[in-house]
Amino acid sequence: MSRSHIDVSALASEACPVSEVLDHVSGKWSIGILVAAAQGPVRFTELERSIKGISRRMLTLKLRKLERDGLLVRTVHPVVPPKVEYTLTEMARELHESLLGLTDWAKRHGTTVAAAQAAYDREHNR
Amino acid sequence: MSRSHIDVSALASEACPVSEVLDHVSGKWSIGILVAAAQGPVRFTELERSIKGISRRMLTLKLRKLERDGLLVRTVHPVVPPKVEYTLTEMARELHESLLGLTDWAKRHGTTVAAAQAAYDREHNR
DNA sequence: CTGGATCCGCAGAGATACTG
DNA sequence: CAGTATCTCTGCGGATCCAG
Repeated sequence: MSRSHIDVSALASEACPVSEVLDHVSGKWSIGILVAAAQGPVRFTELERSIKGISRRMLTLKLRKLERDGLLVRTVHPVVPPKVEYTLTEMARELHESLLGLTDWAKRHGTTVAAAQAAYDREHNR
Repeated sequence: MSRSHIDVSALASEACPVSEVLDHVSGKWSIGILVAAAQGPVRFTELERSIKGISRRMLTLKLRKLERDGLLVRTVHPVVPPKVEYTLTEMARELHESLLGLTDWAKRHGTTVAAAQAAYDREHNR
């Protein structure tokens, strides 16, 4: 079949889980949380401080979402003051590996992208 | 130095291009477009049909964005009716490779994630 | 065929204050 | 320390109409 018959339907629809991965990974913060938690068990406040700019609300929401997706394990230590640690599951660690491919790409082409944007703007705006 | 001093600041802030990659890749449609265009030059209408559910507006916006980022090349053929083709740049093709890692992960763990969500919901809502 | 322009609703995300 | 509860604002994204 010729390349006119590209079938992305399986990608964009429910059939293919690709879009859903991005749903987990997408959003401003999920990736940051994943990467931060990849180093080992992390406490709530550590995350809050590490990920500059995130609000408590967003951190909580994203944490819950990742936990629900089975990417994060939430461990509550029954002590005072409260101590909660978040750890990546094995599955999430694999995801983190794949993510590394993206971060690597970003490092290699970050400046090129910026340049492309500048060029585009120069050509279209003024 | 203990792992208390995780520094994701360089990731969440402007310094690290990781967040920005996700900015390009994130959003409901960018990935789909990238994957669809990876097979070769694609026309606007082909994309519109391939990516089920996308609106014309969104397709245009995302296309512009990807073009601006230097990931897509837009070629206008001066004929009637108009014919425009979109092609991935070399840079984008590399990105597409990395994306494959993600899609692979998704295929391997898609069901597991779904199960985790179901379990989580059972335990919390019911 | 390939868009641009406009209107509008909704979810994501920030700020702030309160609690076990 | 680790959240929860509101309240609000912004921007994404859909629908529709217009145009080269």
